[in-house]
Amino acid sequence: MSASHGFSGKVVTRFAPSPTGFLHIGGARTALFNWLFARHHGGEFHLRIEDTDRARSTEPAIAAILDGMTWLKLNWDGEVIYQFSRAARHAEVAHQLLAAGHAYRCYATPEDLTALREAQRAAKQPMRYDGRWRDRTDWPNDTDYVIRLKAPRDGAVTIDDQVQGPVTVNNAELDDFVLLRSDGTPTYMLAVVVDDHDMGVTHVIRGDDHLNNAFRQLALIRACHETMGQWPEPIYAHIPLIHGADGAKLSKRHGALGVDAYRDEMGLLPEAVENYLLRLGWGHGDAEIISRDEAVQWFELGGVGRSPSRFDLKKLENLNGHYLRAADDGRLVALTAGRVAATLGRELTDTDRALLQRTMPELKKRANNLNDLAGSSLFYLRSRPIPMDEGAAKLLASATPGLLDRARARFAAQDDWTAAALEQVARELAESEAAKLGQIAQPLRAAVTGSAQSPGLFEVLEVLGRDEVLGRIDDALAGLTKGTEP
RNA sequence: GGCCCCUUCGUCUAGCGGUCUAGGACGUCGCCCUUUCACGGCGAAAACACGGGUUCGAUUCCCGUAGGGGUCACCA
Repeated sequence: MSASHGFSGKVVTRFAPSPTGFLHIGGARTALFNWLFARHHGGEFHLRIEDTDRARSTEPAIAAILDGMTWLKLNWDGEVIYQFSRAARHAEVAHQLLAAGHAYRCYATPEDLTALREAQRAAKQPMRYDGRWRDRTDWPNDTDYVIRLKAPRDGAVTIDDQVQGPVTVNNAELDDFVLLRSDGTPTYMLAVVVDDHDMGVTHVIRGDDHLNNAFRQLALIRACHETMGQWPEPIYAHIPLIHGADGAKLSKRHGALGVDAYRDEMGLLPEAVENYLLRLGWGHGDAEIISRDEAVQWFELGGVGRSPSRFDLKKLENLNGHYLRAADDGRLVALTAGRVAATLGRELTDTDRALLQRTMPELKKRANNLNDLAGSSLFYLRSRPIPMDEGAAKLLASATPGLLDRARARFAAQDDWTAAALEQVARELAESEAAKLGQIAQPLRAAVTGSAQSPGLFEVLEVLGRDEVLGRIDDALAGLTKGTEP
C-alpha cells in the first residue's frame, strides 16, 4: 500500500518548530523549502509552534523563531498556531480512537518499561514496547494509564517520499506508541497528526530525521480514517540534514547557531542566507545567484538532493559579498550605522551618515559582511590622530625619507581639491622624484587611512578634505598616532 | 545492535543509458587590470567510493561491500 501519489488541489504546507531552542540554520532551511513550495503552487504556508513539551518550551525561543522567520521574510498565512492550545482536541481524538478499538489503555509503569528495555537489550532484541496491555481489559481502577495506538502488526507500509523515493518499512518494526500521556496531554505523534489534519496540510516537508516517524504517523492517520472517516494522508518530503564542515552532525561550533547570530554577529544579509540555504541541497542547472522570484518560480521537490550536505561558511560569505555589492547604499548605511557608532563610542551625526552614504559604493566592494564593512569605514569618521595598524606603520617606516614632506608641500599648495587633480599632483611629484606612483601613494595612504589597504587613495583624499589630509600627514610625520589597532 | 536512508572535484551541485576526454559555483593556485586591498576578467589543478552484474554501451539501472548519516522515550 502506498501513501499518496498525484495531487490536485490547493497546496498547504507548514513549518512546525518546537520552541526548545533558537531557530537554527537547518530549521530555517526547512521553513524556506515549505515556504517556497507553497508559494510556487499558490498555496498556503502556516507556522505552528509545537509547544506541547511544557517543561522545555520557552518564550524567548518562540520570540527567536518569529524573529528569524520575519528577518528571512518567510511570511506565514493566518495566525501562528500554538499546539498546546489544541490539547483538548488531541485528547478528544485519542479517546475516539480508544472507543473505536484502535487504541487501548496501557497501565505499564515507567519501571516496567525500563525493565522491559533492559531485558531486550540483554537479549539483543530490538527495544520496543511489547504490547502487553494490548488485549487486556482487567484495568486497575485507581491507576493512571496512557493511551497507545493499536498499530497493525503484519504487512508493510510504503511511503512514496517526494525526495527520498519509495521507502518501505515492515509494520513489525513499529510498536504501539503512546498517543496520550498519563496526565492527559498529547504526545508529539498524536498532536502532529491531528493538527496537520485539522489545518488541511497537504504536504509535509521536514527534516530527514522524521522519516521514521512518518510510518508511525501514517498508522495513526489510517486508524483515524477508519474511526472518523475522511482523514487524508499527506504527501511526504523528507529533506536531508545539514552537517558541519567536518561531516559530523551540525553543532554549535560549525553553524548550528540561531539565525540571529548570522544577522548580528556575522553581519549577513537575509537574501544571502536565503540564497545559500536554497542551494544547499537543491539545484537548478547552473544557477547560483537566484532571486526570490526565480526561486518561487523554479522550486520543486524533485530538485532536492537525497544526501546530507555540509555547511560551508566560505561560500555563504562569498554570496553575502555578492548581495552586499548589489544592496542599496542607504540600506547599508542603516545596517552598519549601529556597528560604526559602537566602535566610535558616539552617535553618528547627519554628516557622518552622509559620508557613509557617499563612500559606500567603494567600501562595499571590499567587504563580505557588515562587520568588515563597518570596520572599513571607520577611518573616514575618526578624529585625529587616527590609529595606525601594523601594515601602515611599516609602510611609513620604509618610505623614502622626505618624500612624504614634499608630497605634503605640494598638496598644501593645491587649490583644486578633486580626486583627478590630486592624482595629477601626485603623478607630477613622482615624475620629478623619478619615483613610482606607489612610492608616494602607499605612505600617503598609510598616513591618511592608518591602513595599508583602502579605497582609491585620491577619492579618499577628496572626501577627507584638505585640512584633514594635511593634518593627518602632519600627525604621521610627527609619529603621532593612537598606537596600533587590530 | 535492529530498522531506514545516503555516496560525482576539498565543499555545494549539474548530469535523469550514448551529447562525459563529466559542466557550473565556492575555496585553492597563476595571469591580467592597478597607487594598495578589493571588484572585475582570463586560466589551471581537482570528482563519478569499491566489486559484481544488466546492456551494443554505464556517472546514469540492479545486487553486494565499504564508508557516512538518521532513528529506535509518557522529547519533539
